[in-house]
Amino acid sequence: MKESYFPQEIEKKWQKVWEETGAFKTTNDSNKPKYYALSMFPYPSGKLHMGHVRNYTITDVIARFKKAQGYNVLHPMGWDSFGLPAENAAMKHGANPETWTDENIAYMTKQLKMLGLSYDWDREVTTCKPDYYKWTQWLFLQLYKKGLAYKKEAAVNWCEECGTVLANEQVIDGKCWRCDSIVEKKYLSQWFLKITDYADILLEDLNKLTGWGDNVKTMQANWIGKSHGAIFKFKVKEIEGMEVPVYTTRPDTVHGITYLVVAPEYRDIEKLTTAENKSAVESYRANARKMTEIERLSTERTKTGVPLGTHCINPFNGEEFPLWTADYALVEYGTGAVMAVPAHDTRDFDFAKKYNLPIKVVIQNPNNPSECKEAAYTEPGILINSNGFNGMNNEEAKQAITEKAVKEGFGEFKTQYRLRDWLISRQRYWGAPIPIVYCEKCGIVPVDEKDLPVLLPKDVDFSVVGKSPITTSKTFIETTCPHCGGPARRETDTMDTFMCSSWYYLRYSDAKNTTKPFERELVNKWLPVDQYVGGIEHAILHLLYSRFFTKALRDLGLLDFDEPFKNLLTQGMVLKDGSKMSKSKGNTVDPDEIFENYGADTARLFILSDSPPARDFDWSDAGVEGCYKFLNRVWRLIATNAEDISLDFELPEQLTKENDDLVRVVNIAIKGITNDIANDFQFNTVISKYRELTNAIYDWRNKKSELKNEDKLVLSFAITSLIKLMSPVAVHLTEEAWHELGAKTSIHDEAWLTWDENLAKASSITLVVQINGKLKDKLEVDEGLSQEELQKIATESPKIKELISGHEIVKIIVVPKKLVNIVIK
RNA sequence: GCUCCAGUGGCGGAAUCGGUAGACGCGUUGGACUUAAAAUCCAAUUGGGCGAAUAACUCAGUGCCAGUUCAAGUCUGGCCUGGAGCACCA
Repeated sequence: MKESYFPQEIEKKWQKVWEETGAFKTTNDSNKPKYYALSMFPYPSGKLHMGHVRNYTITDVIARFKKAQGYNVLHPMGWDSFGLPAENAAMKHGANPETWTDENIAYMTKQLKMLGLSYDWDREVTTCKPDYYKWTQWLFLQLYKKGLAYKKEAAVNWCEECGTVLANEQVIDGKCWRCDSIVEKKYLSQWFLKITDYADILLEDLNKLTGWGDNVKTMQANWIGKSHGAIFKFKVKEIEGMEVPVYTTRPDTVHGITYLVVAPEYRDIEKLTTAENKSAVESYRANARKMTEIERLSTERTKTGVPLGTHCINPFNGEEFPLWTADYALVEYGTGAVMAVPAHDTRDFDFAKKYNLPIKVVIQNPNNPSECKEAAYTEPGILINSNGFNGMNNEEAKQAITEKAVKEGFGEFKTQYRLRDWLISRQRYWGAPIPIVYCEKCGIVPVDEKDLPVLLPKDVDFSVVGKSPITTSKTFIETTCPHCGGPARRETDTMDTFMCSSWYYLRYSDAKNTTKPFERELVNKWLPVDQYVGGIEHAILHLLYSRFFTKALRDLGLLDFDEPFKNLLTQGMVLKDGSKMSKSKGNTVDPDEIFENYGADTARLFILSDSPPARDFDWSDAGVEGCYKFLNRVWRLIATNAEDISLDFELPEQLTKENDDLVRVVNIAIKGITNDIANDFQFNTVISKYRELTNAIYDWRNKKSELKNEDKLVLSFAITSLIKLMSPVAVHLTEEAWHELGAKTSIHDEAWLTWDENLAKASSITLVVQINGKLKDKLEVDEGLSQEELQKIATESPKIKELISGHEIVKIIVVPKKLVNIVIK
């Protein structure tokens, strides 16, 4: 065996062997239990970055570990390959998005193979290929038939830079998630998916996801934003038969209404405006339209508004109050109108102060029972000035007051969600075309399923500005109506790429199917995903959409489970010098360079070594160097002892009983490493245990000048165990070493190791002796001693004897096998 | 403002149940080997006190302040700081 470790040679060699022998292919028929390990698939942006390396290494180690434990493992990979960067690159370089994407996929595939990832490439999925997007379109049609896909005119988020609309989830702080430019509101007719139909169950089922972190679940719960309240309808005094409904979570404060606000975009606002107020209201609305979302939503800005001139009547007490419009009311939420109770709502209070509107207290503030001058009182309390409800606790009053409104016909209980429907139209080329045609006679007509896929046209001009390149195609737009056969026009919008990524994990179960998106039996066999690994940035977007898709497809009868991802690991970011690696900061590290200089095994080991997977990981060149040295050290250990190691050894019984320390150390390592992986995949401590074991073997070996036969057996046991334990991480090194030692089969086909509980602990116990809870002495004692014996040993230790002499012993606590605490005065 | 997460040496981090705080590594310092360097190996490395130094001893110490307990990094209450998410959502 060579004395030196040459990762570049070894790695290429084994990657080739694994590929040729189909080492990582998964079969559907196996009587082993299934395990589905999945990384979030990448966008083929050009090259892998360290975030990818971290993500895929984590999942790969999990997949290999589970395979060794006897599971039939599905570990696939694919490409989230539709999207704007391809189109932008095409426009910039005059190339074609497809060519650009294919080249990137080819390069990144090569990189993934260099990392030694155990994918079953036969199940590769590429969302921009017709054999995939045919089924994305097919699923859209099923959703459409079920009434879950619909078109409507609405105020939508428009990114001028990207030239397309965006879903709410893709607007971050009023800016586009992709290009960071300011998002505007536009009124457009667009396609939506009715995710709001599932709002309640998406929230409810978060409870089932015990394998998800609370952070992700709370983010989703906040995003869905469920609140309980009531709708009240107020008659307009000046207009016969007209009512303004409001949504409130504080029906208990209804007697304290002193005005009412409608959003500037409120649909009946013109009717509600008197002739005198018309011009003021018009200019206020025009101004609101001009403002960006960011300006409008800024909480620092003082509230503004103008009166409409009309009034409403409060049916609870007959009081009249004026109608205003103000942009702190949002047209998309609730009814677009707010009942204002300045005494008990901070925003209403600010507004009332500014415009001198009355403030009427209806919930008693214990510190200031009848006035409200400084700030709104928003805490619970007892009702006053509320007719028949005076003296009632406000929580009860919510119920009682709404019940009264229901009974008298001017109100109802209402549950409201913050979640809006998912806007899926995009005015871009590089996406799956929405399979819809518009016919003058028949209107909106879905494409016939047998005519799928609706292929992306090739005859497009990517240099056009201000419209989607797809609209330049001469062959695409004009078509015939599937219904009447007459002339019709194709939908030119494509689907949000998140549509494609909302079901890819299902397709892996049956990636080659040409007659349906997946066979029901296979999808039910493999799903749900047992372990999903990816970035926290998808906490809402992709993970919420996928949960919705799964539930919708279950309701369509395509599958029989209701949550797609049983366990979720959100890996932390890869940092360099304390900030996220990014091209703009210039602190990126190119994986290719690491592969070339140190090899993939070093990269894999290092990316797992320093931080637990969920936490951020700080990249350091010294750390890489350290891992490379460690692998060299492991290699030398094996190489220098190769002649004394046999693979088909058997430990004689007396060795397993007679306390050979190294045998114990190995058992401790097997137990510790197995438990660390089982316990939230703590790979950082797994790796520290590799080092401890390696150090222990070196120490043991250095103490022996000559090896007896028995010693050789122990050494063989220790080294082969080390090789197997390290095999999920250092995949190439361990395979090479295994074969160098004479193996004919792969280390990766060997079963995971088990340990002997009796040997997985030290031969003696360190008894800790404390006085008043402070460590005073340590004693080596036998394991089996009774509490009385331990107490005797502790109190008779010379050190302790001296310390307690002259003191009164109050109490002695003995923890078996661990410690004795003597309490003295 | 609301919600969630985190805070431990010079640094990354470790510590099933409340029971030896600082595993393992990085860095640093010293040494061995070498003509020299690289590589490798060995040793020290929380802070303070006493010490020429070593050893021994001793006090303090897991963001802060209280509490529970024989015993708190770990449990409870109240803060502080940092990060993330949401946010005029009525």
